[in-house]
Amino acid sequence: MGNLDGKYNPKEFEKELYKEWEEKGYFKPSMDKDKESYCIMMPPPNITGKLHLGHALDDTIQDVLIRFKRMQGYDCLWLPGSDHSAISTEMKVVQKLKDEGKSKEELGREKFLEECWEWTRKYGGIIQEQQRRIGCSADWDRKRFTLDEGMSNAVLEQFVKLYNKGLIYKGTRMVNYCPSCKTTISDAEVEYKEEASHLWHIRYNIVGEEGKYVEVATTRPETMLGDTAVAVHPDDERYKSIVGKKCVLPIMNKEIPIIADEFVEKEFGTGCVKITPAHDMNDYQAGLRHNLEIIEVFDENNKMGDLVPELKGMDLIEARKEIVKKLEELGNLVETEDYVHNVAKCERCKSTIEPKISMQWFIKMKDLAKRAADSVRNDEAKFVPKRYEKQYFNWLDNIQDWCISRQLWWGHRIPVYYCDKCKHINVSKTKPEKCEKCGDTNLHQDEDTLDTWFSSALWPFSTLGWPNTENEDYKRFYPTSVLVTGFDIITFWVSRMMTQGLEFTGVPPFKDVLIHGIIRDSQGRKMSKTLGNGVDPLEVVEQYGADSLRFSVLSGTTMGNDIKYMPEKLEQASNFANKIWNAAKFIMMNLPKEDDIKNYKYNENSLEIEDKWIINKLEKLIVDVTKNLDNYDLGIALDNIYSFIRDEFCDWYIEMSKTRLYSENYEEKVKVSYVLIKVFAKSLKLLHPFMPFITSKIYKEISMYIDNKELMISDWPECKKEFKFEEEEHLIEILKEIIVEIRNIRAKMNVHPSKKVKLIFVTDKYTKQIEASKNFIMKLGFGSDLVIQANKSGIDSNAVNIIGDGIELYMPLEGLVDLEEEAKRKQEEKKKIEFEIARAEKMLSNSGFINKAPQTKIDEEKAKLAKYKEMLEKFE
RNA sequence: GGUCGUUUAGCUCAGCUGGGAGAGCAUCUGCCUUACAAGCAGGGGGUCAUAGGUUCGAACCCUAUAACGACCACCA
Repeated sequence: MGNLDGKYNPKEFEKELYKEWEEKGYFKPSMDKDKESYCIMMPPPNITGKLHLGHALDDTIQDVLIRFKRMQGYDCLWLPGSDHSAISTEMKVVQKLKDEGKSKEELGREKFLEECWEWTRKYGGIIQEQQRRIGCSADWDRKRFTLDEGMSNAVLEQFVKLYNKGLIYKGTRMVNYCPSCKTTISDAEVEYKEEASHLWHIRYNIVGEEGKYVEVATTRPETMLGDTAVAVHPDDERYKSIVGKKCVLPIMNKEIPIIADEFVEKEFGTGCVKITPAHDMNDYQAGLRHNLEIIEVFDENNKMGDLVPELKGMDLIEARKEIVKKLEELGNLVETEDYVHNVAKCERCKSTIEPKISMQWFIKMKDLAKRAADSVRNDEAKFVPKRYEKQYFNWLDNIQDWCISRQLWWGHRIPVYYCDKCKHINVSKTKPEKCEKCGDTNLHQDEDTLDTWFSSALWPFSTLGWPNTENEDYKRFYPTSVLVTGFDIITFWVSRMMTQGLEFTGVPPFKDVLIHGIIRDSQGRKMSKTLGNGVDPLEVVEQYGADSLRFSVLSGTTMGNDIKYMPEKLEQASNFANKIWNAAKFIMMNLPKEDDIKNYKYNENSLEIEDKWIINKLEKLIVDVTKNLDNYDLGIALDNIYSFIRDEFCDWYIEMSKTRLYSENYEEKVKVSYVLIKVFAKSLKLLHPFMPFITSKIYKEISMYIDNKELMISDWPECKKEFKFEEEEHLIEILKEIIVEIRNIRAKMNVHPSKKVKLIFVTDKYTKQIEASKNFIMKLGFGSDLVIQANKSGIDSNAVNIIGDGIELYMPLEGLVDLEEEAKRKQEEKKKIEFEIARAEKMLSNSGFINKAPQTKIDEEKAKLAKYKEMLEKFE
């Protein structure tokens, strides 16, 4: 037994085992042509991140799938990597420079990028080390980074192709601008926060009608300088008469039209809204509809522009105060109402987002999105659980063009070169020598970089060498098998991979999309830095071991649902691991000579009923676990194995095996050891994807009896279609109950376990099963005498008598079914169903019935027929 | 406002296409039994959110309601 001495202590072997796996190259695909391929692309974590529980969950799920498929004989690739995460990395580096008293502008673009690379080299690899600690069997040699050469090439290729196809365009749009990050951000990066503010009611006098005015309500009086209209709802009776007239914009003293537009809500505020197309999304849209002038109030630094000279250069807050003051002086301020509203905030830096009009690069999404949605509608790719498809469709069906330019430096620079002379836009992967239009050699590149998700969208194939589609990896592993990720990025990652994958490779980049929930703390809150409720997976590994961590995030969970993090689960997991450890120790301790087991000729006829029972249970377990893994029901699969090993194998089978193991009969000892080893080995195989370390460690000690292989690369147990020992299984289940009953009676009557029990089965049936049970019960030391007695009237079938130094028990055998009778009963039931089917079919083929009966009746009959047919199928 | 989800034991949650109400933890009782006290054996504990409906039969299907949560849109 050697290596299994002492207590279960994962620290002693986890790191070592991992190193061994990696060195032996077990994580790498064999590229064996005879094997079917299976591939998962690891969602690339941000280089700025540390491994948190969410990653641990995501990675564990993937690792379970990869290990399972690898054992099943697939040629598996799990490709890891990391994402350059433009905004968050740039922010970190800017912060670092700030701490050193420098700024990115001072440094200049090139130096700044060097700093970023330096940062990446320093911190970018940490997370991979952490993934190794939790056992991820990814092929680290194929690791990719979204900014590395190959991936950058893919990004440029993608941009140029999309541009040439007319799918990328430059345009003026209203975008979210973060004044602090100084870049455009996507809608997905905006979060809304409630803020207390005011609603200012302002009077705009109507031109030519002395004393008449409209009253608008606004939360942003400082933008009024850029108003180009006032809008009311077309059906609003109050204002019908003034639509088409003009009013005077206070302070600016400018006449602006009063227009009618359906987007105005009659009930809100005064029902009149000022239109400032330059500084509000809705107003911008309304402005387009009504051909309004766009007047920007702020300059490029987000200070007041020169519309009103004395306000120039003020920031928003100051300007707001000044304008409110002015309005008050002019008598145009009607009311200041307290008001709480949602304000758009930057997800990263929390500063208030300013909607801004600017020139940006966009991708036309409508057609791409339709294709991506159709692909899922046609089942070319499917979501698990299916309900997330709705979220996906909802996004794609209401898609807006995708703004891909960012005013950042860290990222893929847009491959657009403007001609200084003729302003022509040259789009090319490398800088052209001269303008393709006028031939001038003075070209300058667009300053902006691409949205991080632009490169992430290519992840499933750029990692495999695309655009070179002739390389082995791409040919073998694309499209990938499954994408595992959280529901929070279905919209901006999954949907974009689908659109780009379909556009560039013609197929969906993965067959299945497995969506899991997020891990919350024990109070159900999201884990976050600000709350300080995060759990460091590495600390957990340090304390409980990686296997326990993996167990704790998967056991009792369902795909797509959130998981509450319960530290108690770690106790459960490590207790379970300890149990397995001790079971292994016990088995090894009592083993007969090695060769005797190896040479044992397996003969199922010579097995005892309890052997047959555990074998039957095991065969069923194999089928269940395999099926559940195939359906991505990882939590259920794990719990299947857990209860088999703990409740059936350890608590019952090992206990039952003891009398034979300790007996003088050597042949019996070999036989039971053989079964112990075989059953144990197979359950370790089933458990391996979930708890790779302890299972491998133990398997090393017993593999000589099985296949002489390392567990990681051994074969998944074969799924049997038929179970041979159903009868024995059923019998043992009943005997287990009887034994429990005997224990209870003994305890109740205070009879010491060493005292003998005379057991009398009271039954009016005498079947061969009872004969078999006799040996079994005797073996467990419960009955010194076992008597089978017909159920004569007058005998209390539950009687308990004290006799001599022991007790005499009469046990009813109610659970024991006569198999012949059972079969007969089943036959009759089947006949009944068949009769019902025949009846329904006759009804439905009767033209009289079909023509005269109401449709509901007919449908009812049809439903019944279907139901019975289904029952019949189930029956068989 | 739109979409979706959740509601099952004291706690955290399973329960796959309708037929037995379950697990872990907690609690109580009895055990240091030669693999394991990180253990063993047993017990208690549930109107499956509520109200209707479909069905021979509902935690599961349908309708409505309530509470909580998520996402999307919007909030002048």
